[in-house]
Amino acid sequence: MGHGGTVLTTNTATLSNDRVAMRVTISDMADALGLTKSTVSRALNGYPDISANTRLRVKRMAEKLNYQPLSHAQAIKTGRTRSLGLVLQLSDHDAQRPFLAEFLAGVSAGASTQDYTLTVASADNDNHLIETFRNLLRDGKADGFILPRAMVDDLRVKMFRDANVPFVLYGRQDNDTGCAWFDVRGEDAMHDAVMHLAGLGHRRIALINGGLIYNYAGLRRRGFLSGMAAAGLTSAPEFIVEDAMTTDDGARIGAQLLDMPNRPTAIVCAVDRVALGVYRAAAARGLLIGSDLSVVAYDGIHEGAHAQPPLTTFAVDNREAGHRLATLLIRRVRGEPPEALRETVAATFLERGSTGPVPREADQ
Amino acid sequence: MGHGGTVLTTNTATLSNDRVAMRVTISDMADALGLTKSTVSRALNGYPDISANTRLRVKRMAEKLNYQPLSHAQAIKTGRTRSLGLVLQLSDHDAQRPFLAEFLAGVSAGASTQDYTLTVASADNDNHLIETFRNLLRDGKADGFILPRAMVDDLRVKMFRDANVPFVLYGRQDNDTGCAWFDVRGEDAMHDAVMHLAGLGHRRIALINGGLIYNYAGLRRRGFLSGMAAAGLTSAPEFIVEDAMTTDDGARIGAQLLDMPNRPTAIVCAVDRVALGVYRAAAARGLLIGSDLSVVAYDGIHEGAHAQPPLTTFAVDNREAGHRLATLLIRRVRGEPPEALRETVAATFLERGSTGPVPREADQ
DNA sequence: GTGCTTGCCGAAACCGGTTTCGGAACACAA
DNA sequence: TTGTGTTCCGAAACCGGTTTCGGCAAGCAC
Repeated sequence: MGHGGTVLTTNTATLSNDRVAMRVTISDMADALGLTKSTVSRALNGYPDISANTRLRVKRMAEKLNYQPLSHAQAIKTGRTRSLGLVLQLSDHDAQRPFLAEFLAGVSAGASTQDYTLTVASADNDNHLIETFRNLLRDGKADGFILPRAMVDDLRVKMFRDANVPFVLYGRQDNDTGCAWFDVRGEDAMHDAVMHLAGLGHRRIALINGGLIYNYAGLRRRGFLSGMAAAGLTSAPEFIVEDAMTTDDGARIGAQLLDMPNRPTAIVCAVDRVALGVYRAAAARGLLIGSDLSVVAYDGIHEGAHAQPPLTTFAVDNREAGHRLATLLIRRVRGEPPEALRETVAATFLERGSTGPVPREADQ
Repeated sequence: MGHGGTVLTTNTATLSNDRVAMRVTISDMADALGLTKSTVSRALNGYPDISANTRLRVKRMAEKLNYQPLSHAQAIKTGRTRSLGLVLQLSDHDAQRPFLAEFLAGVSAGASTQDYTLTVASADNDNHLIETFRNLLRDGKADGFILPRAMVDDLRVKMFRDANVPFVLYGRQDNDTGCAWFDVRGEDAMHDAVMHLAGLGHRRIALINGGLIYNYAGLRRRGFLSGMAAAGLTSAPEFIVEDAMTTDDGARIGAQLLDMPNRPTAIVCAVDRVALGVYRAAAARGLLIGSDLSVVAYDGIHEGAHAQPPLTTFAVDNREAGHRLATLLIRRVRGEPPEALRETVAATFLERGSTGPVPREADQ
């Protein structure tokens, strides 16, 4: 019998006749080929004791019947579910919020190209985080994890390194043993931001750096400093402020910087939202962004493009990042060594309206 | 043998000794109890042919050993994975972005209380959407789906209703057969918004409604109209503008309304972001929000609280919504009829700075 | 004591895969 | 011809559960 009567629903707009279109199993494959299911299985999994000829026949038939092994059926023997794990940490304030949709879309798209799926969980504190990871692992809900927002002192990395669980970071890590990652080179962006401003004649350039618990902050500070050095400028310590994450932080610190006797003519922000706070501080002081004060930031959030003036920034493609992270993690799960799984890309500079030549009166 | 040598890692901070802490299986349970695994299984699943006594023993032992059946092992027989599906539609512009983190946190939290997990996928167009749903179903990656953003003419509802796949809507549906849902009563919010404004003396009240493809738009319009009626006011047709979703839309339509010869003294926006656009239009015309022009909106986005003046709005708790949706879907998956699974809650009114008494000169 | 339920559990098949093991078929050398 | 490898596949066990089926023992009526 088998699927003699099954109507092809492949290209209709419906989901199925009854609940789920009758799946084709490995036994169906075996029957159709006149082989046993063990042979079919080994053929598909690349065992060497299968002749090239039958391997080809099997693969063709799989194509034809659109056979796809049931991941949780294989999981019961292999332990792997073809599923990637992602745990959202709510303690992240609203930091990752705007990125999330794009990022998730990228991850799930990357996963699905290799027939993996994405399992999402959330945790609101560190204890809950550990428990969540453990449950997902124990129940085989994830073969490995994507760890967004690499931190300087990252509990997750410690755990997974010890437990030998596959993972990949969004961000980097100083102690890099066992770490695979994808990251955008924020340090290069900060460097280039300074060079851009210096090219416009700015000499008094300040940095408002991001959250110090995150690994990126150190990198971006170094990038800023190397840019200053490359431009032949000295950076006053009071012109470097750390640990700003929100628009309110930006407004507060921006005010502080702009009220200095010898205020900066340009401010580099490690985070777009902070730059929008600087906008507020500038507006409150009657300073025109783009002429009285130049601002360059980093992230490429939507609001930046609609600010007045539009924010000059280094944009990050979070969709792409998610996509790369997914494929890296899959390779990691399949056994590639972490050292081979490290990628970084440059951010894209978007020159918009918030930067301009240094104002006359501030010129030297 | 068994687990004699297993170290209890339960309350240490590590994940496990080697990869995954040795799971306790149903056979371990059977051995420990002197029963067969079939008995253990039936005891846990509430079969009537197990004595109350043994059922209790089994459950106690499960508690003691922290036994939790492997979901994908049961899935191979039962077809259910204890996993909820959520497909993000990217065509939704950036509409759902700010909500997403909170929403996901709620869903996954709700799911995990019942030992369910959340599988997230994404699709960028309708064809891809159908294919994504079908793959998830075919491979048993989800037992049912949460459908965010109910639309007036909702393809997903049609498909799942026909295919008899469990689903639950975030939002409602006119043709409600087979539909379970959770929703916030936006219509009541619009009604109350009008009443609030009318109480402040406003008579010329406009509505900028949201995206017409979504089901909520009709509801909110009706709520606005019923509020106007209840306040004894008549609503001029030119004071009702539909289909605004973005801040830019708000700025454009706001300008249009404010340039009318007999402009509205208050504007109700179905969406917070649109209200922020109205802020821009008002600022460009030198109108002070909260005195020259009152604005009430809906959603409770973060930016609204930080706008100048802070936006008066009806806040939606998306985390809670996600949580409720998850539990509703689980009940649906377990067989409860959809009609019994419908919940709505009220939005919370946040009176902030964007509303005030009608200005004198506009008074009648 | 016999017969018939009823309550309760074990035995075994099953789900859809993977993996080990053994042996048939063939080639080749002695 | 026999012996010795290879090559390649089938048979069967297994993974961790669920579910059907059958039967033992106790209870009850007669």
